[in-house]
Order: sequence, then C-alpha cells, then structure tokens
Amino acid sequence: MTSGTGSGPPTIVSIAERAGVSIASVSRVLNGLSARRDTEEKVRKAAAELGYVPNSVARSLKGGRTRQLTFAMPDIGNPVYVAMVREIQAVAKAAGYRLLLHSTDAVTEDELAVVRSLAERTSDGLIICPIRITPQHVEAIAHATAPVVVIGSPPPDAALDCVQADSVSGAQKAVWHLADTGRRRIAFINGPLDTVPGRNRDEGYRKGLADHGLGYDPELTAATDFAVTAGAAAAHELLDRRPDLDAIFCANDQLALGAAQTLHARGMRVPEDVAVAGMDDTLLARAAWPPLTSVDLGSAERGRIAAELLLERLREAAEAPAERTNSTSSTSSTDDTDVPPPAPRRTTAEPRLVVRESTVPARSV
Amino acid sequence: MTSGTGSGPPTIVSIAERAGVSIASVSRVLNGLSARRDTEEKVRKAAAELGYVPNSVARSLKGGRTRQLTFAMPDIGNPVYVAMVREIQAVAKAAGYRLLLHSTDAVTEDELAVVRSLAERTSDGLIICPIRITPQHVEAIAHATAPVVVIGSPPPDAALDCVQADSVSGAQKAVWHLADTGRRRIAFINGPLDTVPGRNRDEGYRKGLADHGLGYDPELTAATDFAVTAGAAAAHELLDRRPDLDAIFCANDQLALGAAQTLHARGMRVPEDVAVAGMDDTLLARAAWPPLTSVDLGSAERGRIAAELLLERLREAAEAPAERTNSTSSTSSTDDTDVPPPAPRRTTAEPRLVVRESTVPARSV
DNA sequence: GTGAAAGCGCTAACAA
DNA sequence: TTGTTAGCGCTTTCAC
Repeated sequence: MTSGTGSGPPTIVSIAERAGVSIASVSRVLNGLSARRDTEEKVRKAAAELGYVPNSVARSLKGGRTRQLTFAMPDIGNPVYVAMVREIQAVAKAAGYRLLLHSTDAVTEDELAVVRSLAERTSDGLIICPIRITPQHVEAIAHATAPVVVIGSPPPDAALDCVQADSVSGAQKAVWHLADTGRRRIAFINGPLDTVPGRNRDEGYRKGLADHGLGYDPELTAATDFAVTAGAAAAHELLDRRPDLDAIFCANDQLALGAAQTLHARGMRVPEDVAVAGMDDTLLARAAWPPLTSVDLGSAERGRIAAELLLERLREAAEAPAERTNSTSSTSSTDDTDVPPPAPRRTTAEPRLVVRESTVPARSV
Repeated sequence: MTSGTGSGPPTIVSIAERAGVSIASVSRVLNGLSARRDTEEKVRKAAAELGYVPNSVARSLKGGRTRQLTFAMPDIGNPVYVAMVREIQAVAKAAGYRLLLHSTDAVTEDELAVVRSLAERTSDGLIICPIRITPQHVEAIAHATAPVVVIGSPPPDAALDCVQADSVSGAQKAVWHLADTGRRRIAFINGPLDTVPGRNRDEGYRKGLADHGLGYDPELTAATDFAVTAGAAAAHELLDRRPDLDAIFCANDQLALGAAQTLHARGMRVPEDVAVAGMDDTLLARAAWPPLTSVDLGSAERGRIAAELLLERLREAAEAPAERTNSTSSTSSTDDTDVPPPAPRRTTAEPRLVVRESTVPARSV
C-alpha cells in the first residue's frame, strides 16, 4: 500500500522515481560506476534534493560486512585500556570502521559471550583483552566466526593472533635502572602472584637483581592488589621490616603512587632517601609528585598493532573467500568447519623505561 | 546454485530444512511465539545442532532498529569523558544496547558529521558531548533523524535534550569551602576565558568570594590552558605576584596538580601554607599528594542521565510511530518534515564538593 | 548503458 | 498451529 514516496527517509526507490530511472541506475551512479552523463545528473540531483543517505544496515546485509570493529576490555576506567581504546579508535576510524566498545568487567563469561557474539555478525572483527586467558578462551577464539586479535599472552601452544607485553624485561629494565643509579636494597611491591602479569613481573625483578649481582631477599617483596591504597599499605610494611631499603619498584603506577604517599607520610624524601618506580606509564606517573619513573609496556602501541593486525586479517579474508573450493560439490556431509587458518602471528611490544624525578633528582625544575 | 545447506553460517533456512518445517515456524519458535510441542522441539534441536545464531544485521534491517547507541566525545584520553563512557556503557548494556564510540577531537566538523551520520541508521540514538555548541550544532541536532541527547550547555533558546553541569555553583562551592576553612586570599587558576566552562567557573569564583565578603582581585587570578604544566607555570606567576596568597582554586584537577607541584617545588606546604582545590574530581585528585579537594561536576552522573534520557526517547519513539496520522492520504506534497517534537528536557547535575587533604589537614593518616 | 529481478536473513501479515 | 509470501534497502547479475 506504500507508494514509496513521502513515507520515511528517502531510499534508492524514491530517488529512482524522482529521477525517472531504475533503482539499478541509482545504485550505480551512487557507487561511482559508469553511467550516461544525463542519467548521472538526474540521479545526483534527485538524491541531493531528497537528502538521501544510504542505509548502512541494508548495505551490511547485502555486503556481509558491517564496517564495525569491536574492542572488549576489562575496565574502561583503567588508563592502560584507555590508551588502547584511543589508538584502536584512531586506526579504525582511519580505515573507515566504527568502533564498538565492550566492558567485560574482567568476567570470563562476559568475555566468552563477546567472542561468541561475533556470530551475530554485528561486527567484522574483534580485539579482546582478557584478564586471564583460559582454555575456553582459546577454544572460543579459535572457533570464532570472524577474525580475533588478543591483547595479552595466551599459552605458547595456542594458535592465536596476539599482541603481548613483555613485562618480564620491562620489570628487568626498571631494576637495572635502579641499580645503575646506585640503589642496592631494591624492594618490590607486586600485584597478585597468581596472575600472568604478577608472575612475569616477579621474574623480571629477580632477573634484574641477578644481572647486577644483587641477591633476592623475600623480606624486600610484597604481593597485593593493584591499587593505590594497597601500595601505600605494602610500603608501610616493607619499611617497618627493612628501614634500610633505598628503592621501591612497583608493579604498576597505582602501587607506586601509594608507595610514594607512604614515604611522604613518613617524612622520607623521594628520590633522595628512597627511589620509586612504577609500571605502565599512565597519566598518573606524570601527575605524581615527584613525577614517577615508569616502564611503558606499550598499551598504546599494543592497541595500534592489534588494530592494524585485525585490519590485515580482514583484508585477507576479503581477498580469499574461496574457503570451500575443491570440496565435493553438494554432498550433505559438509559439517566440518576446518579451514586452513593463516599462520597466527604473535607480536611483542618492546617496553620502554621513562625516567622521571622519582628515581633521579631533577637538576632544575 | 546454492543449495542452502553447508555454505556459510546457518540461517533460518538451514534450520527449516533440517527440521522439516517452514522458515516462519522457525522464526516463531526462536522468538518464543506459540507453536506445537513437537515443532518447537524439532526447531530447537536443529538450531542447536547447527549452532545457529541470529544475524543481527538482518534483524535490524527488518525491525528498523540496530540496538546500538553512539557516544561522541572530544577526547577519550580525558578522565572526565572516560567517566561518562563508563556510565553510558553500563546503562546501554543493561538495556540491551551496544555502544559505538566516536572520538571527535573536538573538531566541530567531526561532531556535525556524527550527528548527520545518524541518517545512515547505524545507531538508534546519539549522545554527544561537544566542546562548544555552535548554531550549526543546534541546527543539525534539531533535524537529526534519530534522538540526540547533548551533554553540555546549548544556548537557552535551543530546544534540545541536554544534561548540563553547573560549574558556576560548583566553583562557588569550592570557594565557600576555602573561605569557610579560614582562607582569605584565594587565588584562581582558570582555563581559557573564551569557553563556556571558563566563563562559568570565573562567575562562580566571583560569586563565591562575594558571598563571603571577599573582594575580587585580578592579581590573584590567571587564565591559561587546562593542563598540568600550565597550572604549574600559573602558580609560579601568582606566587611571584602575591606571595601572601593562602589558597589556590583551580578550574580543573590538572591545573590543581600543577599548582601543587609548584608549591612543593618552592618548599611550601599543602595545605598548611597554601590550600589547593581542583575541579572534576578525576582519579588524579585521589592520586595527588596530598589528595586534592575537588568539585565533582558529575561526569559519571551526566553520562548516566544522558543515557537514560536517550533510552526514554527511544521508547517514546517506539510507542508513537504515528507521526503521519491525520494527513491527507496520498497527496504528493508531503515533503514537510515537521513533526511535533516532545518537549525538550534540560537536566542539570548538582555539583558535589569532595573534601580531601589538600585543603584540610588530615587528623590521622 | 540500462532495467528487471534475484536475493542478503529476517519478521509479520495473511491464508490455509 | 503452520506455511506462503511480501517486503526491509541495497547490490549485482543477466538480458536487452
């Protein structure tokens, strides 16, 4: 009963009617395909007059692509992830993709749901940053219906595209720096040891000490939550136990901030009495007093790399959609979903030490 | 040539074939409509075996809704916007909507493009947080093809849904607090005066002083950029000019952080010698040493309110799609796009002073 | 170069 | 209750 004109937003049908051509011609002109001069003019004129804007949903349905990417991260309040979002958004935008954001609150079930929801074809690809990577994650990602890039460190045998941080050598670098600047009793406030980051940073700390011939002393270490108050409390503990410590290395900036606050509260000078270093190089590091030396584990870089890798996978998929070639023509037993996957790529972002005044006194402010 | 089975992801057609029913029955069962017991079972079984997941794009095309919301903000690196994103994401998720993120870098052209892109029907509604609201913004938003909620303060005559901050009374509250705690020479480091926030904060500062019988002294004020280093520099200037000042109120936390750093660098104690207060109550405020008193202008709250308002508009639009009723049946002159708009709603988030140790010495730490 | 027509996967009106 | 059918708006053969 709809006449096609006057109801709802303009479509190619409205344009076709107004221009007196077929919808096919409209489509062609609008997509820059060849058309006779006057056809093109009529169509463009009608489209302009009607204020036509193509319906992206219809386009997606036809084309099988949404031009949307999804990024799923644990917590948008965390500056580390914000840095990733920022880069991903920029890369996506530049490539003509929109960015869909998911906050999983680090709940495994949520993360898995996001991966599975790729089957809804709401987005063309996913970048996911899980807090821990379980076998279920690996399984779900391996069977995902669209390209997935993981920001994190899956088990070595997992065949996934991923972008890792190297927190081992990151921690190591921080310890080197502290040792290089004359510190000898370097304490370490770590996060939970039952997490991958926790274990890695511990390893880096030990390596760093060993590299400089410094012994590992359990009394100089603490493991707690990744939070400012936890850092403050841990620092108190350490100082009570070992008042002679001359540096505190922390597994992230928030812990470092807490440690620095404790030092202030106890009337100790940073860095003269005790040097403090953190990790992640968030805006907190720059904001602290004194500004914190910190190890940039490359959040921004990982975000960028992940996005670029994902885009590459999408390009590949677009160029080689001939997955089912060479199979028996129309036998009903085609249930297998085995597709030769492109060799998974593992990239690692190189950590970068950013030296500020919490470890090296400023010459001039 | 496609048989419907075995190629590509399962669709209702594959299910129908496998279950030996029509696609309509499949659709019904899958949407929870009534069906005979065994039909339902057959369908569910087939769907499960095939690992069927509905294609959201096709659904959107049919239903005219994408179940996506867009949030456009100037800079995802800014904690104020991060707080908004967080809340918006939560509200959207709870209501079954996905969140599309746009970073406009505060470029007006980009902002307008986002509003106009609503015509592509990629998302059902938009929350936009423009840095300045121009007449073009008002115009574009008024003619948008989907509901838009503005976070910010459009001109009073603009008929837009919006959620405002009250930075005037926020600044005022901060000054009150400083005066109440005995400060008399309260300096003010503001952002650029040619922005709405800048002007409002200045107004609040003056009002606050007046309320307490304190005179306005231009020598005690500075206007600069919203950045840590700018705050530090401005504080130096103020202290050179007026070494007797006993408080510095700053138009945001970054400026306050910079001011605090300058005070430390000059060997002055916070808050004993000079109290410092900021605005926005970002995580920087809590991270600073001492922790900064700050005025929470309700970023999180504004985000939440905006999202809820937008959802309400969407509900209204869904319930009353009878815009074209009572018009002449099929006259061709139905070009007008005048639709009686629901009365625009203006909400204001109440500022909240958060007192910390940068203005009031801690009793015990 | 252009138009008619066939879908993309789904929902909903209408018949049976 | 169930099946047939007509679209949602678009792109893309395939004839003409």
